[in-house]
Amino acid sequence: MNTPTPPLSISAVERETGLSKDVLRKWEVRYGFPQPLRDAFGERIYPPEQVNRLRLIKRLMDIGMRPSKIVARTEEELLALAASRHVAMPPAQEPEIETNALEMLRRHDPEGLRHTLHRQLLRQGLVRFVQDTIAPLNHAVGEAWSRGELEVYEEHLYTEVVQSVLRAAMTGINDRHGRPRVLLTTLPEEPHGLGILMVAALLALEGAYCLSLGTQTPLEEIANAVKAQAIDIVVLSFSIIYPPRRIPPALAELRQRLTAAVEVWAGGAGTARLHHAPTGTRLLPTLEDALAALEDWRSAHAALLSSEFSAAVTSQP
Amino acid sequence: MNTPTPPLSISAVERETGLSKDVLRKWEVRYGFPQPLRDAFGERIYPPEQVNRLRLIKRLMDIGMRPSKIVARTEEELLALAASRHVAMPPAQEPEIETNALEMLRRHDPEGLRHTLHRQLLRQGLVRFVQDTIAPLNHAVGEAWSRGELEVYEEHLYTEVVQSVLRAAMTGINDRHGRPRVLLTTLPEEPHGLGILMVAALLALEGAYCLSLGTQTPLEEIANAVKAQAIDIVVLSFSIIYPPRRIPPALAELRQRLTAAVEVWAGGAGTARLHHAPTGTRLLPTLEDALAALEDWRSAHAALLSSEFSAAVTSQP
DNA sequence: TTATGTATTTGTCATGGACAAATTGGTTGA
DNA sequence: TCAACCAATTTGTCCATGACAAATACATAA
Repeated sequence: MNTPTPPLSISAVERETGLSKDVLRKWEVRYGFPQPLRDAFGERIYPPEQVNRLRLIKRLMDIGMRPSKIVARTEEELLALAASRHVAMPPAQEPEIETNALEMLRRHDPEGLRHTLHRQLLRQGLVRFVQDTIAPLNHAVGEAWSRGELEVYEEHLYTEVVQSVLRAAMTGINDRHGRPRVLLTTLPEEPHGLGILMVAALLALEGAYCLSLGTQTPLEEIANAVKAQAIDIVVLSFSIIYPPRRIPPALAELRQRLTAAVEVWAGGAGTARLHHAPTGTRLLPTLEDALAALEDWRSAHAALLSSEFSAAVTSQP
Repeated sequence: MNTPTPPLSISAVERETGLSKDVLRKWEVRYGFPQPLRDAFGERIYPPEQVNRLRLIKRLMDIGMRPSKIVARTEEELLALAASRHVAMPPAQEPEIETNALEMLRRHDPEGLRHTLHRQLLRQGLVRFVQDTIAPLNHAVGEAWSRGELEVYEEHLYTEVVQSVLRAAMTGINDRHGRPRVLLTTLPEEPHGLGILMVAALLALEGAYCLSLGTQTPLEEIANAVKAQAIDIVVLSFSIIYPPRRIPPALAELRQRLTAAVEVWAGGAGTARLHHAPTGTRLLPTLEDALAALEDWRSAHAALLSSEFSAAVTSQP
């Protein structure tokens, strides 16, 4: 059916696996893998099997394994490792909706998934839907993906469906005069935008004004937007694929670029492994934390808000 | 107000400007710019002014200028160049909605923009809205951005608003039994997803089944999805920022990975500058081309579709 | 057990050279 | 005048190797 997959150049492999060229070359020397062939001009070309194995390695590294322990392993060993990570949940405990959704994804039935989710949304209401359905489902999808049970495109599909359901649900509930004014986005290396959508849904429902910039906004532009939009809180989302070591410096840098009055929150699975947030920033490993943080902000600013309000009222003729 | 922006490392500059480390180092040698300072370890650190100038240069390169002509220029010269690109349209000719929308963006009024667009959508209907409002508006926004009149984040904001309006309009019109079955996405280096959304709206309205994988799907995964979803047509979108030289090889590679029965279409502003499509692929520089291509596909497959239909009918007991 | 210090691992950066692919500009012929 | 061709130049990407800070693992003392 398909033409056999052709070998890839080093930059193609960087794109497909997310491993930088430097890393690919270093591993070759240090661990003896990958071992790309060379083309007529001496440049590395990676056969598809090696690219697959690299993908697998990347997945395992994303869940905390170290290169020295896995890069030199055979594909079988890697698969075994990936499988052993999965602690099966008793089927009775795994919510039915979750099993159903994964099943639909595997059966390539995006429309069915959309309908199921939409029905669930109507049943539960937006808050519980986000917290009790989408969040665990995200986790389950991420887990399944890291075990190699889902293709990348199936994950894309999942994202699209959830996004369309959530966006549809959110239309109209965002109050442009709501406070606080929250800016949500991700940094340039983070393409996953589901997290910000979920948080936006929760916060908007609580009366905050949520402004999403989508994904991959440069720091400087975030700072510009904060200034122009009179933002109170910036929420960044980091998925599991974001290099954890880069999160604190990135947060610190953003922190430094903003006035002290603007809060910086970081959420998403990528922040769960972090111990300390840089000073002046706040970690929100779970969605509950986001709501709690909103509470805190409100009580801290209660006096200010009401004085602002009375000022606005008294200034009216 | 803000802490003065700190100098950036080479990888931070790569992230912020989209210029690779290799390119940054080579320009330093070849053109004498940038001229980063060095930190205590001898590593390059780029002052914010140089990063800004690099952004400006990148913009000019995206519209076709060559490094040797611009990299060594002063910021003033660059700004003059950028300004001179703008051939002012007689205000009378520029549709009011366009001026309004740009104005709202500059005034940082996303909600106003959303309302205006939504009203316009109801007035025009989806097809004309996409073709006559969103498409020229996209162009105007892109132009304004390339002249430096819009910030990156303002463009993000624009994208978010248009996306939410289009997605809302599309709910329910996608028929899962429609033909052809169209897969829409972008390649890994292309983050702009508006194009596929616009095409999806048009095609779905014409009765095609549109499956969007969102942005940045690896080639291999596109091939997987095509197989699993019994796709008839793959539509890729390339914005102006995608390196034009990489489009033909990418299309050719995708073409090679799919069976001949699956068509490959490429649309978006990035394809306008291309002369020839690789054999077996089709270029759709404008939205009209997409509709025309759909017509062509339908007439080419008319016989097949009806025989398929009758087969399905007769196979029913 | 918890701290603390040392060793190792690992990603990123630097340098400088090579070259293919793309672009430019000039020349020739219809 | 235009198109097609060729040579010179430009430009991005790749290679090899070495260096080193930061992160992590490990062992030892409190």
